[in-house]
Amino acid sequence: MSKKNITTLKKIATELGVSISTVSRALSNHPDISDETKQRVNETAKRLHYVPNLFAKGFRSHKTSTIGVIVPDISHYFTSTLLKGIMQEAELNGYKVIVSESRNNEYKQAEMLQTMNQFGVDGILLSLARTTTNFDEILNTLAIRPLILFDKVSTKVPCTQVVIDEEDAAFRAVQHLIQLGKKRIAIIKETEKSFNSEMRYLGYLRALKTNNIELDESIVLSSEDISMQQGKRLGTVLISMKNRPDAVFAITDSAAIGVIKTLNKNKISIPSEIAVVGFSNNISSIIIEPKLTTIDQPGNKIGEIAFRYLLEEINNDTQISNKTIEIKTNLIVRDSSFKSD
Amino acid sequence: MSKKNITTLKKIATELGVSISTVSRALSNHPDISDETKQRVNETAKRLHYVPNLFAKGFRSHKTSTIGVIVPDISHYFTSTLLKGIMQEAELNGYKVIVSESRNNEYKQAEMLQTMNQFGVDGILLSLARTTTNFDEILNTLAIRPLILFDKVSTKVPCTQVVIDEEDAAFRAVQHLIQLGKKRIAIIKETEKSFNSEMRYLGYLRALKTNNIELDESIVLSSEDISMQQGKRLGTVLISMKNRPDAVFAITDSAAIGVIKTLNKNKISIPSEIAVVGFSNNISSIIIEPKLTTIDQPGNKIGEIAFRYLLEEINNDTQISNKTIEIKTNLIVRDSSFKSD
DNA sequence: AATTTAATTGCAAACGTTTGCGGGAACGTT
DNA sequence: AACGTTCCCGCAAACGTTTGCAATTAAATT
Repeated sequence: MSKKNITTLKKIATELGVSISTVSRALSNHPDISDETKQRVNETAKRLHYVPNLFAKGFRSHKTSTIGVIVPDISHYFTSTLLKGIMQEAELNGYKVIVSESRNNEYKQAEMLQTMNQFGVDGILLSLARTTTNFDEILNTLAIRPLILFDKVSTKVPCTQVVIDEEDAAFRAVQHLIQLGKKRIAIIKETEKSFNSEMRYLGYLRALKTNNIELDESIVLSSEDISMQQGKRLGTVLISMKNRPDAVFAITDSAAIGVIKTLNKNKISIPSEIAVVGFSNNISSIIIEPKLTTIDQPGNKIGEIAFRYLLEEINNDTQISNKTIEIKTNLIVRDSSFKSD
Repeated sequence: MSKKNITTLKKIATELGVSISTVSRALSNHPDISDETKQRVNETAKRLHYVPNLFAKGFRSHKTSTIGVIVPDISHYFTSTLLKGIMQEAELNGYKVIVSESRNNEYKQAEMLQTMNQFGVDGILLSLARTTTNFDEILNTLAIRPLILFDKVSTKVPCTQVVIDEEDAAFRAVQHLIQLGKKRIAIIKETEKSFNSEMRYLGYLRALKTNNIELDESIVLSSEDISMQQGKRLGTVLISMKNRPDAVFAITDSAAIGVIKTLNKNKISIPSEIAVVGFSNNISSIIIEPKLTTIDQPGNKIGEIAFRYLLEEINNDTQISNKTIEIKTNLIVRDSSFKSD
């Protein structure tokens, strides 16, 4: 049904008895073409519902005005804010966005990179799969076209990276607990040494050090996935200690919420007995009671900035830089760390 | 840095001293080509990191192997499950996906449709912006290429539509409350007559009728946006009534959670005094205490099925159908409607 | 040895667009 | 009248790929 009645330059040209090039130039408002001709061309183009074939266009110009984005998991709220930022900024600059999900699988991730290369995107925004150990395909891509890492990054890839200032964020979260008078602050982090987890741990350590609090390894807890389930479990571990902590910094809102759930169940008062701080500012953090103190990561902003840097690299065909841009976060203090009523 | 060293068929051809067509055929495993040549071609192609230029390809074949998806808001959890389903199924079939967000703005939506048309996607999956009143661009697109509506749909567009069986879902939710012995069931719906809201309301009405319960308009509440804020507000409205309802069916999890929050604050026991049921099975529904009974919408499945139908329409260049496919939902019973301990 | 057949490969056109270059008409300048 | 400008416009090549058809070679048949 569809393919027959597609309007091309040629069709307009024959219709008007002029050449294809004239039509092309008229439509792009080339000074060589008389106003009258432009008028006529634009008119028939509109009448015939002409839409330029971007394929033919991109085919010639080697520009697709499209960027590719690969994220580990599209269904995390934070991820969707990242995408929002990227898409918004992309649209503002006349770029289309192709989104893919690696599902935290590095093979899938490599495959997606290939596809995007084939597709001829002008640049790629990549947030790494958690398990990435083989960087070959990424480095290959980097040699071919602009690529920027964001959110989940790695020092193994020499390119521009846009991240939140994890260390600083964690530092401030813990600092906040200390200023509240807390002295024995547990942390829940990832077993595996992911970039984000390690940075947040470093922030935790620095806060302790700054305040001359000695590190107690027995309240440094880890788990494979830092989910609500694990938060619940580690919560019970914590309250069954002879020497209970008086605060918990969980590297994830989900885990923090899990902790709160066990504390609630065991009638341990939050924050007076144990205060809790999370990380991400999920929607859930205002659902749980008491509402969760947490770090707000400005996903939109990260996405926005990542796109801007990518655009710059696309336009200036310079050599690749490898600076790291750190976006500052906000500590949002709520009831889980501050007596509200 | 990038554009110079791109491998084309020609490069491989000259390298091997054969013609371009031979290389092309060899790579696509055409029977005309001898095994030895195929071998050599494949080898050099690999060595030179050949990636086919999909633009040249799509340019000739008029097929881009790409579909466009437009959703109102990418950051809703349910939306991301829809996208997940679509992307998964698309990948399985060798399709790329372009995602866009209309931000519930019908002009933006029309613009996105145009862009996708220009881009030459093979088909479009559209979830309508809430405010859509002008269907011109949609109908135009429909005349040009396969388009399927999903989730947020409208009868004004004569095409295949994939939705959840809203009416049935609502019916079962309310039926469940009635079976629990509830007799005076309030509903919180949208002021504006959106498709989804109306269908759910119809389900509510049918459940009442089936059980010979008379409709009491005074406990049919509406609000512009059915957010947690509004849920809280309408919750206070409900409990300040002389003749309080003994259950609330909220058309949205957020609103339901808002209601629970006010009930909790006012020490009204859930579910014994007032039971609450939501709709969507958000993550938040297991964060709130008591955990929320709600309707689980299988987003993945909807996405999957929508893509399949689209693919069918892409392949069979038949005339457009306009059947509606309704996906069944699951009622998930939790503590907000059932005494657990 | 001559002819047919089969197996490989190359030629060239086509897809829709952009763009450097050249050409004709109209006008003004010597 | 001859020349130079300026203003419009068309020709044709190019982008990388696929594909119908023709061409070449080798093998098989007579």
